[in-house]
Amino acid sequence: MHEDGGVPLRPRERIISTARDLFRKHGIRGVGVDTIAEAAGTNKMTLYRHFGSKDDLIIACLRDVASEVDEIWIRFDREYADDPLGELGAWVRVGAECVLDDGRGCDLANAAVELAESDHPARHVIEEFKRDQRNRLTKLCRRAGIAKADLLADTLTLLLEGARVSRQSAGIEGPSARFIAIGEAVIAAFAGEGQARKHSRLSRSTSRQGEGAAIVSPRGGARRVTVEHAR
Amino acid sequence: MHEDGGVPLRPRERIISTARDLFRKHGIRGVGVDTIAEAAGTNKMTLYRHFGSKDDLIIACLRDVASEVDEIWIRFDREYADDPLGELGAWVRVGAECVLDDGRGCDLANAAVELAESDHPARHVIEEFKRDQRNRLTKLCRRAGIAKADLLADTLTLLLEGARVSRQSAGIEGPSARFIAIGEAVIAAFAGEGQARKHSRLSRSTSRQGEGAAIVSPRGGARRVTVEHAR
DNA sequence: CGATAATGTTACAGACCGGTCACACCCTGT
DNA sequence: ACAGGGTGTGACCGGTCTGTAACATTATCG
Repeated sequence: MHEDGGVPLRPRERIISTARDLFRKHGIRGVGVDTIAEAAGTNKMTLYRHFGSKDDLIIACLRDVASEVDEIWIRFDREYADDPLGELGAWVRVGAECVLDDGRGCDLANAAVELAESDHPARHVIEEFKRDQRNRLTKLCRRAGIAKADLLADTLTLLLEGARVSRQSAGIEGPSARFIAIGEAVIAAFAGEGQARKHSRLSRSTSRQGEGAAIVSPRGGARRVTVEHAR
Repeated sequence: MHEDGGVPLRPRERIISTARDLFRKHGIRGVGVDTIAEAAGTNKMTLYRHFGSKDDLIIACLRDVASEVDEIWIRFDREYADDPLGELGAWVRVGAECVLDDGRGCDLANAAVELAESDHPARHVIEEFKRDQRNRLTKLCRRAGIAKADLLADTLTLLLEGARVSRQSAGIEGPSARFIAIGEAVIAAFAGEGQARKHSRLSRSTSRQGEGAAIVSPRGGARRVTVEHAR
């Protein structure tokens, strides 16, 4: 710790990194500034010289998380520039990694749970982040030629958000374990429905889903499904 | 407050009820026992005579929530005894009500986020509750003749859990607003897939989904959808 | 009524919290 | 060598937290 590739980090970076770690492990309200400063190899005074208050530090941490997620998006948009359906699959897989990871969900969502006060300054960061994620995912779905792009984006968002929170309360063997299979099945269903289907390269998916996907036939290949509408 | 149908509640019940309310509003760590006692019209000493510690009170509150949910299940299982698909639809609608409500998600899930310590005594209650919910929903799906009952149950679980947590971070206009439409579409897709389909009475649904559902045709009636499997 | 249990009141302990002050230190650039 | 900015140290403030002690008061019920 306290350095990044041999280059020793300055107090500010160390504090943010340490705070993110401790907030994640023990919850924002479960760790004090003194503990953070000490764990970061510095002291409370220096912490308060960089961040005027604990709330400021919280906000800085959340922004830090958000910017890391943004970088992933930028990298993905470049790597899958001409394969939006492949990018959608990658989104599911990286989401699944987040679900596993250390089992402590999304830092931003957790912060929203913990900082219940509706006027807490950190809520701006959280809401802006979630709005941004939604827009990005919707645009990706649109680029992938999905007819109901916004509906697929919201479905995937709910599934991932649910997987990450369920992982915390229902354990690693709980419903969140099926996230990949469910996510890929939903994408396939939406991609198959519209008349669009420009690039149907989802087959590039490296998914090892031993688990049969919902609507999708477990034996592979195309298949027809009859659905009755409820009204 | 402090009474239930004219019958004045005893301190113990008042404390639990008040604590549930305040925990929900401000988070478990965001409210102290003194505040709870006073808001319940009693004092800290009486609180500690009924609950040996704050953790004990937390556990009692979570059990109280869990037992209320159980009662809903029991009522539903009776009301929809011969219409499991209808019960599934009702499950979605009551879930949507929970999403709206006050926008503070599931108390049990929130507690899991806030009480990060893996050995916290309340975690037993949370995990048992979530396991129970999963089993109940899976059994209901099976009774409804769904082929992949457990997969539908987990999908719906993730969607609801996601909707409730997303509501807190992305607001009421966020992805959670589509929960009903998505949930009903998923149920329809799963119900349509299997060869079973004993009672296809989902049409009883009172859904006013102005929003077109994913796989389901917006114009109603039966419709065919071709799905390609990804592998 | 009288005994007993449940509840209310006040004060306090001990720990921890976020945040500040004054001052010493050290490193860097000139 | 010097100056100045970033940093470390320890003490401290006022507040809040969980939890307890001792005692007064009120309900309950035979």
